[in-house]
Amino acid sequence: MKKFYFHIDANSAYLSWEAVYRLQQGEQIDLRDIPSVIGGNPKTRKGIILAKSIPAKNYNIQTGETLYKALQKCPNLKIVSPNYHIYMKASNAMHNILKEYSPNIQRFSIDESFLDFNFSNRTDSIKLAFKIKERIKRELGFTVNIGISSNKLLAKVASDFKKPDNIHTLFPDEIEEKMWPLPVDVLFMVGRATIPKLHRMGIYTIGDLANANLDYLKYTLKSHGKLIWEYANGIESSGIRSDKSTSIKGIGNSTTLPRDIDQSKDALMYLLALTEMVTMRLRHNKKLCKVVVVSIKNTDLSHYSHQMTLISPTDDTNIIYDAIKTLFHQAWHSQAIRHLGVRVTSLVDNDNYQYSIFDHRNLENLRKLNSTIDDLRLKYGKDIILRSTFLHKKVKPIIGGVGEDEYKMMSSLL
DNA sequence: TCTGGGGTCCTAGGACCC
DNA sequence: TCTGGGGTCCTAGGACCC
Repeated sequence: MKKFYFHIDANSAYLSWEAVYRLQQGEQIDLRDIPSVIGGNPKTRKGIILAKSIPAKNYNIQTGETLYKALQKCPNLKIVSPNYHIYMKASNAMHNILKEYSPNIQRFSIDESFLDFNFSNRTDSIKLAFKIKERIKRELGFTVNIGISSNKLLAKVASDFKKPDNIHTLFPDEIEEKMWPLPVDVLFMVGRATIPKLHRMGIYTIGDLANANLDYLKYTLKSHGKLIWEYANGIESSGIRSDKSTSIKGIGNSTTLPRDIDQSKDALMYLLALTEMVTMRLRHNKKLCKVVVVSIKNTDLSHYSHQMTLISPTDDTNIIYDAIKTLFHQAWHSQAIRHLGVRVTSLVDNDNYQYSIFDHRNLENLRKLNSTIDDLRLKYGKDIILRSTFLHKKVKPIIGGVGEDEYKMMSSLL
């Protein structure tokens, strides 16, 4: 018996899930059959493409580009706003099916999972992949690609071959034929900044990278050079990281402001709304944070951040917001602000927390207050309670994504 | 009117301690 | 009198992923 890794990847995930949902609601048109995208709202400056249909792809529309640009390429493009709750449900449904086939499952992102199996031969692995793929299509109404290999990296590369609704293998003896001719850009961990550096070294394909001088790559790209050289040679051995074995490292929320801001009192209001969501998620995860970070993006998209280590770990909204205020005042260059972020890191579990003499005197009362507010918000919606600061203001009193249904995402780490 | 929002890890420099 | 070396923590910024 040998170990086989599967990488399951939902095709055009957000768009497929939206299409399935709409068909269930009685809509006649399948978004997957027309040029369509899931995208934000340009009026609030969130106008980028999150997912595209295959007909949209044929217009050369790309994920991450602006809706403005996409509309120039395809004027009758159908644009749909994202509906994250639906996507979370679709993702969970897929995960529940996959779990039935192996307890060794690693949820890699909202639309990707790794599984491992033992088989005595390749044919058996392909048969099972086919069964899984067909079952998801039949029961959930969307298609997936499945990549199969002897490690996660190769399985992931394989699932990215021809789409949609396909199974591909990329075993070590197939690397030279199937992977080396591909442009180096498609290799996991070769991103925007690395591509031009590799091109300058005369490296254009994954094969070029695989056969490049390792010492020189290490010299120019440090540990990252070694990593991508190994990936180009199919070397990777991390194995399945189960959801239980990994713990969350940080929690953050950020938002692009509908308009640039140049008054600190306006910025502070957004920062408070972001802090409300971050601390609520922090408490929900039963963590305390030791470090608080503010990040600011200018109109020209340049950005900077400022952080501080707290005297003692906390999950309290007021204490964390005080730190945020201090950080903002210290950091802000007084230039117009496009985007603001709040993040907490250096998390510790809150159940075995040792009280220190520096702790806030009313800590217990604060805890009770925080948890009461959290409960009300979970029960009646997040707008049930708001700070008086937000009364009659346009700023939403609590800003940020996904509270309850979260799961770990570890995207640049296999 | 034209670049989102959620993450993780790595690196480099400075502070500080022994 | 005159500059060692190792270790850890903190901070800022950059790179990557989906």
